[in-house]
Amino acid sequence: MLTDRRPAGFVRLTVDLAIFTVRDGRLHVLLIERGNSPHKGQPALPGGFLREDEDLEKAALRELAEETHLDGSRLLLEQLHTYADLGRDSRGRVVTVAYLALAPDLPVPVPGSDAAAARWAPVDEVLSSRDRLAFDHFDIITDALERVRAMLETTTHATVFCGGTFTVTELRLVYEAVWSMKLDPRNFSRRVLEFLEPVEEKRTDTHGRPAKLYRAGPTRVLDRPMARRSLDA
Amino acid sequence: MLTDRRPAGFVRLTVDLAIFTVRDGRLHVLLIERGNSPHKGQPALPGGFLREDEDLEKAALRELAEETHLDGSRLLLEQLHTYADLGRDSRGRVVTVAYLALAPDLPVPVPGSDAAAARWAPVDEVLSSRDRLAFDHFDIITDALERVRAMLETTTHATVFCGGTFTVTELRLVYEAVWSMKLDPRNFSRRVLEFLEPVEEKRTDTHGRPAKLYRAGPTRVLDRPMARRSLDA
DNA sequence: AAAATAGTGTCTTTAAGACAATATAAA
DNA sequence: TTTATATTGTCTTAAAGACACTATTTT
Repeated sequence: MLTDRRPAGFVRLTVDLAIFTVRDGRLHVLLIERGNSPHKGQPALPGGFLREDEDLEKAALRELAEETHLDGSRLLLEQLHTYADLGRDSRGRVVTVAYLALAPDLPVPVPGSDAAAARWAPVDEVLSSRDRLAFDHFDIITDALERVRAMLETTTHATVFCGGTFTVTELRLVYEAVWSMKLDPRNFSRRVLEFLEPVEEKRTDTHGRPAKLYRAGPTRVLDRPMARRSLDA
Repeated sequence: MLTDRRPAGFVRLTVDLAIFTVRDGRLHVLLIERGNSPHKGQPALPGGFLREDEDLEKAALRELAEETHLDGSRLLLEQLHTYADLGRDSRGRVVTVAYLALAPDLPVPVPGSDAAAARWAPVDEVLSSRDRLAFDHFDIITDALERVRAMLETTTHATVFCGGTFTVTELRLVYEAVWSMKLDPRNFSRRVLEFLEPVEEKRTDTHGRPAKLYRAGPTRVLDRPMARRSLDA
């Protein structure tokens, strides 16, 4: 509750990050364990206060580096939503600008200064255990997931999850993980080859027939959306 | 680097509104003329500082009521983006959360407390005269327009521009105004009748054959996007 | 040769694109 | 009856859905 004499409009501003990756065919989100009060010991999204000399993107990339020791050039960062509900933070009027990031499969993060731990958590597990997240981070992850799913319909950004080069099957597994559905391999392949470029290499370390490798082409935004329709469901 | 003694993260937070309507077949945005410094006398979006006891939506609706004397129940309000670049406001660190609103054709707004004037301005004219808007409101309007155009592809929210009941032609004129293109009447009609409900009335005050009236059905989000393709272009 | 995985052919179905003719009112 | 606007019919074309078979590698 605010009882002081601050002029209207003064708030404390944080930036929180919902960083997604796909590991072992499942969508994961990066969670830290809070090292400080409030919600000490609870899982939360990485984030922190905006500094005087930073814009939002810079703050987001700084937090990202601090929490994951990852250089931001390989990932995709996008502003998600701003959360300002009264009472969302017990310390007073704290507003957060949430960012969404898509990352290729990364090394396990090393906990940073404000975090007692950091780990990749499967999104479905996180969202099926409502009670445990700090602040309104459950809502942020819910909104972020919805945004990621929509991004895969209208853009080629799913390729960011795969890193530099990848096979069509690997890309399909990304879509299947994010959308939680099985896709028809033939129809999927026909569609994504419209925006992929072949690479003169093959995936050698597999069992069966070696797969061709591709990289993302210049297209970022699709003319028409990717079909999001399950085989089974 | 912190150059004053405020704790990290303290900013002043405003809410700005990009309120759109369609009048005379053209998309308009509500602009005020600033009554106070900085940018006194320049056109700007309506908006103002967040108050202690408000969340963002409440502040947006309050600003809307103050500037237009409109009740918010008939319009659609959606958070657009948060702007926090250094130097965007000469008064210091001011961050704004921009909202987007779609409104039916309204009475001419009455200037409120902070505004010397208020008017509906054609969006194309506003965006072709870069220099004149206060703060980064040119960028906000640009982003808002892009969002409105995308909304019309994936949702039925264009009906909000038309008020309660409307003809298919009136709805088509909305799409044509927002997208700046001509659409095929037959194909457009076939598509939108999928989410409209007929009303037992007709438009009587016209010249030619009276048109059937419709209202928006329960669908808000479209399974597949509206085709956004011009006849001429 | 058996197992594992990658890659392709093609028919059907759905919905958009491109047309122009007919219907119903007021003037 | 002329003018103005609304409404509808249908053929063509583009792309998704639904199939199952062939290809290339390792073991």
